[in-house]
Amino acid sequence: MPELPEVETTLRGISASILNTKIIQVNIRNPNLRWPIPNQLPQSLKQQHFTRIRRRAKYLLLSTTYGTLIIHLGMSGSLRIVPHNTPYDKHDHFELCFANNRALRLKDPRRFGAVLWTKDNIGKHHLLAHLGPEPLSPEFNADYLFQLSRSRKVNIKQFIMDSKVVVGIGNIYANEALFASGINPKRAAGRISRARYELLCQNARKILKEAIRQGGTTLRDFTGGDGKPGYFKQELQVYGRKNQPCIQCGHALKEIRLNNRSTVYCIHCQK
DNA sequence: ACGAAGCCCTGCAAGC
DNA sequence: TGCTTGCAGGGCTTCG
Repeated sequence: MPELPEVETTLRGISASILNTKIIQVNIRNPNLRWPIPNQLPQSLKQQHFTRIRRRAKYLLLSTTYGTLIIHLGMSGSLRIVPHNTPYDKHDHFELCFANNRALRLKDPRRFGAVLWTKDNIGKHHLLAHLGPEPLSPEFNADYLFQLSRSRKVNIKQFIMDSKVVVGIGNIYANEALFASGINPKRAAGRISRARYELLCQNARKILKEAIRQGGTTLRDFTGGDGKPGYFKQELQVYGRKNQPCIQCGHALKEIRLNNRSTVYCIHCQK
């Protein structure tokens, strides 16, 4: 389940193999992702090459001279670099073959992911136009969160998982950042002090950076573009640790459902 | 404007 | 053993 560190790890894993290398074949094996893969994609990409590959939120943006390929991994998606003619897995839905005998493959069992194409300025694309700041950018800071949250009644966990507030903080890292900051996930966003937002910003940044450094969190079968697993899972303090002792105080961690998302926290340490 | 709920989908695990 | 059920959850979309 890719969150920002997993997407960043994927970006780093695939870039060197495909940047500035000619695309010689585009294979759409199953176009039925979240939105259909555009059927004119092969003619848009064939004989072209990616001049720039970057990430915005959890979207991977692969640009040619003429437009940008937008890839989202959804819940279960992964990208891998494989040699040409590697046998397909059941859920390999999309493939770009390059002149260097490498192929970029999208595997996505649940098909929540997306592969789209745009010729427009990427910042104006409807999926990206209204996104909040990147959590690792200076725009994501205590003043920003404090101002934005005034009079908001929504709970803090949902608030920081809202991509209009800040991008890239999914369920796992929301749980972790709130634990590290001693904030109860149920607390209304509008009733948190500036000082506590400062703590939350610092912790969110620290946790995301560390997860990126370790290659993301491997749950089930996530692997980076090089096929190596992430190692962050062993660092998780609350997520997936229901009923286990709190690392701070030893109290059994509690699991609740908040906005239909699994939420694990310590009632003793998080107020 | 805000907040809550619905929906897309398959694999896996728990329960009967 | 084999079935059913529930959960995983990103994020757009719809409804109140």
